[in-house]
Amino acid sequence: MATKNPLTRPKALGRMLNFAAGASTTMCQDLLSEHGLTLAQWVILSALWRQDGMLVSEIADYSGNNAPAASRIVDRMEEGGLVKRVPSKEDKRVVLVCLTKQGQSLDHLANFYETVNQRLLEGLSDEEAELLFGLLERVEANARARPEA
Amino acid sequence: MATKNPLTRPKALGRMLNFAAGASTTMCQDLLSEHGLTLAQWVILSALWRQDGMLVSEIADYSGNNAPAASRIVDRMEEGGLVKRVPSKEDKRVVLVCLTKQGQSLDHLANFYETVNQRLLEGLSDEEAELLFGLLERVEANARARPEA
DNA sequence: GATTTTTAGTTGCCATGTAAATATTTCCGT
DNA sequence: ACGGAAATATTTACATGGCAACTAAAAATC
Repeated sequence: MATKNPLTRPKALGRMLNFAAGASTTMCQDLLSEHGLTLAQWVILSALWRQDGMLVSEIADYSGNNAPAASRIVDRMEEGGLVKRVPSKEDKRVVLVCLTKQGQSLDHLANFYETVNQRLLEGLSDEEAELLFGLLERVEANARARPEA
Repeated sequence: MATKNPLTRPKALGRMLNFAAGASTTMCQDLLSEHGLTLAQWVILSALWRQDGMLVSEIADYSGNNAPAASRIVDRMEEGGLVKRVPSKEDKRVVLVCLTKQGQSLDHLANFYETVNQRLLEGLSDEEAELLFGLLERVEANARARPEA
């Protein structure tokens, strides 16, 4: 079967955002898999490299996940020997997620996002890049706004 | 424990794309859940409302999923009575995904993406919106470009 | 015409995202 | 100090997304 002419796509911003984000994520996964990391793990490590010992809830906020998702990613990182959970003495509800030696040893990947930015923004002027960041922030704020109706 | 001052986030485009796309998706899911649809299901329905009887591979391309993911979404839509699989007579490998009466009956949601666009683009001028679409296309193309190295 | 290659679709496995329920601990109003 | 409310983390259940492997069927090659 040859290709029927495929359906043209409506100009849906949500779709375009998801396609761009998905392509960006795939690119990151490809680059990080050489180091045995997933993107979700790198994001958490990138936070810990700057501030070791974070709450799961802080990790969730930082990484944009909800707490259960963050907890399970930490599970796998713990299994992989990247981090360890340290129960807090002051607040017994709290668990501090801390880097292991192995997790620390990967901190040369801390500027990985700059590599990604360069690739994604190739061919865009600095002004266009700034504009894009600003527009994305406004769109995200619109998406999170509760309908007043 | 009060809030330590949270980590400032680097200006990572990939992160920003994922946050914006995630917020947009969540908004869509909220709106669609009233109709018993998920966003992935709506995307497929929106294609079928325009061209009933599509291959799973065509649906995968249109929706931006890989074939296995598309197949399983169709599974759930079939369980939910939205579509049915019709084996092709000409090519016995092929399955045509067709709307049921129930799937057809939801076609008043065909312009749902326009509602979403309006919300996401609130406060943006037409020029800014056009600019955003163009920039996103260029970023996505960059993300999909194979490194020549 | 038989064998190999390609194509379409599905299934299995694993990681992730969301929601709801739970346990534990702390906070706060009284 | 006491009791209810809030915070923290986890577990479970389910839907989704990506990749690899698999089956069946068609196409291509010899």
